[in-house]
Amino acid sequence: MQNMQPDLARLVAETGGRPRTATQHVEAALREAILSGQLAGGTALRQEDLARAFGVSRMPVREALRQLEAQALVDFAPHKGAIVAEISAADAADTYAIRLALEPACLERSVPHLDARALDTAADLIGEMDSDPDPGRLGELNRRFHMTLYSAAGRPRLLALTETTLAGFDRYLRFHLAAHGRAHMSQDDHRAMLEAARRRDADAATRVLRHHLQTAAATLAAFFAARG
Amino acid sequence: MQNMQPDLARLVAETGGRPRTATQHVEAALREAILSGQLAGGTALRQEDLARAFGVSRMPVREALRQLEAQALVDFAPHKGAIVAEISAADAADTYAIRLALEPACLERSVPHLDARALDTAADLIGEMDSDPDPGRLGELNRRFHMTLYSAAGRPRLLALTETTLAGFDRYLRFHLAAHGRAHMSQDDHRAMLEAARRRDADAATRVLRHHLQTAAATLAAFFAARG
DNA sequence: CAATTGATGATTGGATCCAATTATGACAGG
DNA sequence: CCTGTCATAATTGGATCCAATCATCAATTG
Repeated sequence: MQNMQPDLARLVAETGGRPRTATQHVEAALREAILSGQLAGGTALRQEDLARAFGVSRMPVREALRQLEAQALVDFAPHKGAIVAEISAADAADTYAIRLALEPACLERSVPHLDARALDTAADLIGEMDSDPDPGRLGELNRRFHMTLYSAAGRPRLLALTETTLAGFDRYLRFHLAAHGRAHMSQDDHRAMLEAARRRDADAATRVLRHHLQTAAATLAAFFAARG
Repeated sequence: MQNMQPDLARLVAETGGRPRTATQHVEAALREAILSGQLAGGTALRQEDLARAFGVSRMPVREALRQLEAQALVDFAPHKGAIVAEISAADAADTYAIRLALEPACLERSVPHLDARALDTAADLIGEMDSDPDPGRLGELNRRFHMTLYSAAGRPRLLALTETTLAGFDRYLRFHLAAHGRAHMSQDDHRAMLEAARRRDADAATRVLRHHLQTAAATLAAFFAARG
């Protein structure tokens, strides 16, 4: 394995690393379907149906559903089955409270150690968010932008928690954008955070981030209040 | 079910709710074994052995291990199996970083809404921590004390995240106490937090909490540095 | 007629079996 | 003597089957 051909290395990279196990495949597909809204909140997830749809047995489906429950994307009840977690004003507020607790901590620890490569990646992601016409990709780009800014925090578990929270937030971002358009992506905040990070000004960056999250939370809460 | 007898209600409460499923039983038992140190970090968890030990098949064991992986108590590798997550200085710092992010947010939101019952429960728990001779129970009491103070935060997912993080912290608390004795429980901090909560002074309470966590993190880091 | 009970069908939890992957160790070659 | 290779055993991932639980609805009874 020491002299892996470039071709082979690229092939492996393209296939997403290594041949995934059936459970991982089902989990990833279901997560994507839930976050994209293809599976609406409240949908009952019958193990048999999913197994047929994926061409596997019920077992990998069961394990995938358990994993998704741990990510708060499905609600599980013994002997009753799984349903897609509902989105609600209360859950949105909960998600923002978690983000507001975790992300400033990530950013504060990361800013002093960010290298030029990460900063450039973040800048590219801002550009992609401006130019990508697919609103469905904005969630992924937004998540990658934030995680790039946090990537040098050096706290793997803290970052993992933040990433799953951000992933679960995708549904609300789509909601938000569908109602208000991409103007509410707050690209100004993103640019301000990046500039503060370039200046190694962690305090300014976290101030912008807090404001960014609080404003978004308030906007989303008002949206829910208006049309429940 | 509308006119349930008080006797029946008490009986149900005593039996701990409902008969748990095998997966839940195995998960709870393994978690307790890991947190108490009976299963040391790095221990390989063979599904077959565990299944025999619990008198069940490998399947509930598999699901329990997946659940524990989501709680960062075991490390899982496809086709390789599960091992008990190692404790380390880096992981301790990670855990404290998460606590320091989540818990002040919980406390700040909870203090304004705490009722007398919760405050009395918290006071009782401080007393129990002073008098209980079993050091193994201090982790549980400490966790319950903190969660009681956060219980009125009204953010179920934030609280759930905090509780699992606190649970995972039990191993480090035992470590800590074994080395330094119960003097380092920082009961003074606990009392100060409770008093601030009684005064509805959320700022003071969170200040004490932050100091409490930062001091404990520093002490534990020094301990790890001294004897690896 | 409402409410409870009992039977039936649908669905999940658990056990057992088979396949795929990884670890172990013997052995040939340099 | 060390290294790499190949065969074998141990272990996990997945499929299939059975048991337990829950939902649905008709029937009975007050």
